[in-house]
Parts: sequence; structure tokens; C-alpha cells
Amino acid sequence: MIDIRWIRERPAELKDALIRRNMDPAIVDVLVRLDEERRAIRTLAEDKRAEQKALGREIAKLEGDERERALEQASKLSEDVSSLTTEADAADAIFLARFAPLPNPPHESVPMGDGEEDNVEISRFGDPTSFEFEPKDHLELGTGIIDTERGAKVSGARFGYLLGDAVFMEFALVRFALDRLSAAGFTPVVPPVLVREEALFGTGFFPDDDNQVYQIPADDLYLVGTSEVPLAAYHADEILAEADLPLRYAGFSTCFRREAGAAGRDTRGILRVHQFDKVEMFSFCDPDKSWEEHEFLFSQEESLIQELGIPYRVVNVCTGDLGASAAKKYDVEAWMPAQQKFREITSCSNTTDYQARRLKVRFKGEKGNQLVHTLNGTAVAVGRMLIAIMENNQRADGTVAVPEALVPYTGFEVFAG
RNA sequence: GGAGAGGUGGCCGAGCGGUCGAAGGCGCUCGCCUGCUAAGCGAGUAGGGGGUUAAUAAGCCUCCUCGAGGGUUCAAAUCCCUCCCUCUCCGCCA
Repeated sequence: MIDIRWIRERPAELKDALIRRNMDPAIVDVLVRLDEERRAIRTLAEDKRAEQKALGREIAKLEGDERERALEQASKLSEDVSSLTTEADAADAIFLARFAPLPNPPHESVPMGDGEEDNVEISRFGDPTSFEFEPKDHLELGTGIIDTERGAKVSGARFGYLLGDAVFMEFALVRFALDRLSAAGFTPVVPPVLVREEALFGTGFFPDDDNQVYQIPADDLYLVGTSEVPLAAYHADEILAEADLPLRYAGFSTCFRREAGAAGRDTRGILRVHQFDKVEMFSFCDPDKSWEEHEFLFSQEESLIQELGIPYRVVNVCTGDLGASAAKKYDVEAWMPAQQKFREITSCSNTTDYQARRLKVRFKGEKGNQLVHTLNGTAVAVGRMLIAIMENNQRADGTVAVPEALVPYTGFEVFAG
């Protein structure tokens, strides 16, 4: 949710922001009017309520006829208050239904664009891997350690089993990432993966993306698609100490995604699956420092991938491809030799105060209580990183070289599918 | 899963239909005082919305919030219902 002052004080700027996101700015004029109306009605309701409360205090002191007459009057007031309050609540609801979905205005450095194809490449690391033989994809390389056939038999399409050395690779990647992040001041976290609706609303996944989320109706819970959700909600309704900022967490969790609307896309292998494990960075920081913090998180992200030696490029995600909550987002796209393409492997967003406002995460600063800014970034998405390592580090004999940085964690230097 | 107890301000804790956003204590902030420290004295100290204002300065007015949501009543922290959470005991379980 954005700051309501955009509506009251900077409607023209808000219109510009909406235009940049390819949205109709006319909504702003509607919201300005709805906001004025709801405040007018609320004032009426509150005045009436104040009157009622004052009379109520009188009644306590009165006796006999005087009391009877006052009671009669109070009864009438009570009805007025009740109907005005109902009206005011309705006006609030109408306003909020239109206001809450407004996306975070993009940062000035975000390129304009309609979709993924307009993302702007801003840097590259390494060169696309070249081979003296025909490179295989991760499924061919991992016939014995990645089993999507039996995954489909047991759970359906887009599920898989990791076995043997793939499992040791997973735990190596996770421990590697946690070690690096822990050294950089992040607190490792294993959060719940089942959350209440409020956590999804607070992080902006609801109502927009609710078809991407698995539901557990019997218990009114939802499986998270990323640990960003439980990490962001961790400090919901709290007032943090300014001295504690930034609060940085590295969450490890399984992630569940329905991938609705992705039918037919990336059906081979484990690039796009319903369940994968991920280490995610999350930061609560001072609003004046969130752009620095964004660069900091991103530098962590890059250094992990660099240490693993995967060629990649960085894109600045354009306005049309930015989620509602992000004001700016960098994607890292790793080189995937089998596809001869760069594919998204991590991403890093500054959601400014968009989530903090919904989740009510504040800090006590010199200017009183203020909303923090929240940021998130992928450290390691295990499945995709595993693909990137296997495909880029494969050798003519079909074995895969473990990145040097990972060897202390795997205990082996080479593995075979 | 069964039985019971309970959820009040940063913390502890009183209040159980009106004068209560809430006694008292602790903590914290500011000031006073005392060679320093400690102690002592005084004042202040929940969050959010709306209005007033040049102002997201102060002040003032007002509404909402005593786990959440409904209800009863002229009036609810206090009474009733539903839900959530915590604790104790029993059962089960990794």
C-alpha cells in the first residue's frame, strides 16, 4: 500500500507514476474525491458520537424524570451514531478497495517498458561457457540424481526428487550461502512455511497473486512461495529501535508455487517446479538508507554467484515487469548452456514502505514513529543454481565439476548423474 | 484430541457496567538536588485516524483501540457469543 498523502498532496506525481506503470491515471481523481467524501462522513459520525458520549456522562449523574428524558434522547442519538458510522465504514471500504491495489511508484532509475523483453541489461559477469562437445542439459546430466518422472507419478507434473550427490549439492549450497551471509551480519532463520492470510496480504501477494498460492482450507493457512513472506511478517505490528536497524535476515525455506498460467512453459526438468528450496535475504532498514541497502543486498547476491563461477548478466527490471510492491528490482540471469539463454536465477527488490505500511513495521526515530523500508533478495534458489552449476560445469564425460567454493561443503570435487 | 486457567500500556499488575485510555509499581526521558556514583525530589512517558495550522513544529479539539470479530445497553476493559493465542495437567507424537 502506498502513502495516502500521494492522493492528498501529490496527485499529479502519482498520475505520472501510474502512467509509467502503464496504468490509467484517472483512478487518482476518483480516489481524491472518494477520500474527501469519506472524511466528511467520518467527521459527521464522530461529532455525533462525541455528543452521545457527553450525554452518556450526564445520564450517570441524573435521576428521576430528568434521567428518563435524557435516556430517551440518548436512545435517538444512539441510532444516529450507528447509521452514520455504518455509512462512514462503507465509504472507507469503497475507498480502500480502490486504493490498496495501487502499485508502488517506481524509482526514477527504473526503465519504462511493457514486459520482460524491455528489461535493461546493466552488467555482465564472465562469458557464456563454451564447450568442445555438445553440452547436455541438467536432466541428461542428472539421470540418476534428478527424477522428475517419479515426481510426476507421486505428486504430478512439476515435482521432482533429488537424490544422492544432488542432495549433498543442495545442502552444500545452502550452508555455503548461510555461512557467507552470516559473516556479513545476516541472522539465519528457518521460518514457518505455512502462514495466515494476513502475512500474504501484508507482503502484497494477496490479493494480486492469490492464484499462485497453495491453500490449506481446513486450517485457513497458506503455503508460502518464498520465505520473504514469513520474514517480512516476522516484525509485523512492532516498533523497532532505530539503533537496531538495519535488521538483516537470511531465511531458508521450501517454497511452494502453483505456477498457474505457466502451463507449457519450462516443462522440462526442474527449472520451474511447484516446490523448491531457497535461501532468501531480507532487510528492515531506515527509509533514508534503503537505496544503499538495495545495492548492499544486491552486492551480496552477486558475490555468491561470482564465487560459484556462474556466468550471468544483471537486468534492471522495467516498470511493466515490476510487481506491485517493488519500487525497483534487479534480476540476475544465469547463463544456461543447454538453452543458450540467460535465465532468471535470483532477484533483489526494494519494496520501500509498501509492505511495511501493510504490516505496520515501524521504528522509533527522531521524527517519532516511522515506517521502515523492507527489501528482499535471493541468495540461492537451490534448484536453479543446481541447474546452472551442472550445465556450466559439465565435462565431456558427462560428469560435473563442483565449484571450488563449494568443495569444502560437499566433500567431493566431481559428481556424476 | 480431553480438562482447566488466562490474554490490559515498553514490562509487571489493578480494574469486572458510567466520572477508565485505564490505579500502583518497574523501566525510560527531562529537570532539581547531593564532591562523583548511588539514593532522593518534581514533571513527563501507548498506538492509530480525522480536524485546526504554511507545516508529517508545538498546541488544542475529537474519534477508534484493554488478543480479534460480532452482540446486549443510552453507556462495555468490564455482560453474552464466535474465533485466535498463551500456560498447566492428561493423551498422542518426531
